[in-house]
Amino acid sequence: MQPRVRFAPSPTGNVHIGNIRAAIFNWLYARHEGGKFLLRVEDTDLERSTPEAVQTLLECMEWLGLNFDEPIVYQTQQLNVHLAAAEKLLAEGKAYKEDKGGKGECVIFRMPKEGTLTFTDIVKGALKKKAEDVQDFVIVRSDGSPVFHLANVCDDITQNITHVIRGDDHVENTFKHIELFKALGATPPQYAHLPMIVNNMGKPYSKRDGAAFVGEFREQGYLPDALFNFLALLGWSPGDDREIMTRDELVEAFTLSRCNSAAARFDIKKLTWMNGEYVTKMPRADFIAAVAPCLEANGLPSAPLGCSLDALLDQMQPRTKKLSDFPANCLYCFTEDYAFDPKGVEKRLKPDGTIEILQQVLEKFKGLSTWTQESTDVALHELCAAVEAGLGAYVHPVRMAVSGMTEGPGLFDLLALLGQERSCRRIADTITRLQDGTL
RNA sequence: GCGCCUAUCGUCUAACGGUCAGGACACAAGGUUUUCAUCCUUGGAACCGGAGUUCGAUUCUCCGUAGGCGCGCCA
Repeated sequence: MQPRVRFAPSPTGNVHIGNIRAAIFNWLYARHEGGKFLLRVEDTDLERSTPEAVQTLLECMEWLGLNFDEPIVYQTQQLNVHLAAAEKLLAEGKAYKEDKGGKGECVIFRMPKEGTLTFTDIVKGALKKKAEDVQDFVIVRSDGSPVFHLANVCDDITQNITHVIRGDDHVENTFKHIELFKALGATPPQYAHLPMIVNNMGKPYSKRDGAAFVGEFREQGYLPDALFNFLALLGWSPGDDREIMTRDELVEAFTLSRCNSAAARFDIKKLTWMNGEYVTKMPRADFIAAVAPCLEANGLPSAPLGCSLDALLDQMQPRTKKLSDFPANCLYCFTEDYAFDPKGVEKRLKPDGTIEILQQVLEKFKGLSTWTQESTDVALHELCAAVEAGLGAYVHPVRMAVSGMTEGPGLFDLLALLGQERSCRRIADTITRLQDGTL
């Protein structure tokens, strides 16, 4: 039988990293098996389930490439099915009505009272529980609304779900759900319970621990492929030493049986490393498209001051870990309004003799008839040789003078990007500011 | 409290009972580079504890310890 799996989130306006990880595993399983990946929106919480929240959810899924195969099922639209199921259970004596706590009569599902409840979880193996340890539970509230357990199971039945892949905070519920499936005359699906994602304290990963929602990773300049790849490796591995894997490779390699069952800590540093790997390998056109919103968000022009964007990106793309870091890392290429790194000023511009060095360089640079990476390179080497100084004594102050930073592209690449006029002007300005004491 | 689950370097993980316990991130030290990033080399770093089964346990069983989850007219 063709596997049918589903992602069944509540639309709350944010998609948690743990949830989307479950979605990824469902998607990967469906694609690997050639099955169907379905989306069900569990929107029974009417206050939080707004159209905007659903929209956010859909955007996150699209961003990550989690395409689904059938029309979305909205749980609220299944209300009649849920209630009919409850009536059926009532009629067959598998559920009963009771007034628990004086709130009016609710419908309660009858669980087996003796024996052992068992099921085999694809990742956790054989699980069992004494029937006496699982209580009867409410399936329809006294206000007539169905409870999660009933709605969830009914929807899985109507959607013909064959495999339920979800967080292992649901293992205990599974004993209840299986009985519901059986009582409703349906065959329970296979279950695969995924380990939770936890923070560096070993506690469930929450908003307090940093970026916790898909949208936040997106805003911070993480690439969807990188986040997808990273999340796929949390609680699963291909079994060999591969880590950077394409979508196709992941689909090809994915099996539920290779999921492990211990909680996984979320290590943002490794994600950032992986993101850098993806950024570096990104096609230039994609990188440009991805970086454009970052520039705009910082109020910067879409092209650098004195050179082509492409020339700048030749230098910057390999140095970019997160897209959101890009503007700050080469601010000086987009505006004259950039700050000088205080530590760099102390170390590279304050030492005695720096002004003289910059003056020498300025004279030399002004006189260059051609301005290329090679010509500035030659010029500076000549200067150093003439005064028997190390290249570093000249390179570092000049870098600070033209960029305000201690890091970045090689100095001669940097000078070529900025151009002769701008480079010389910045060096002159820096000399002035050093003389004024305004730096 | 009761029940269930989990346990390999700091982190993510690999290892059909027999391996010098492997890889990656992070970290450290070198090399390359004018800086940063890249790249290369090297290094430190783990089987939670105790019994048992076995010729042999990281691996199987039990106990302990620790952590997580569940025990709602929440989902």
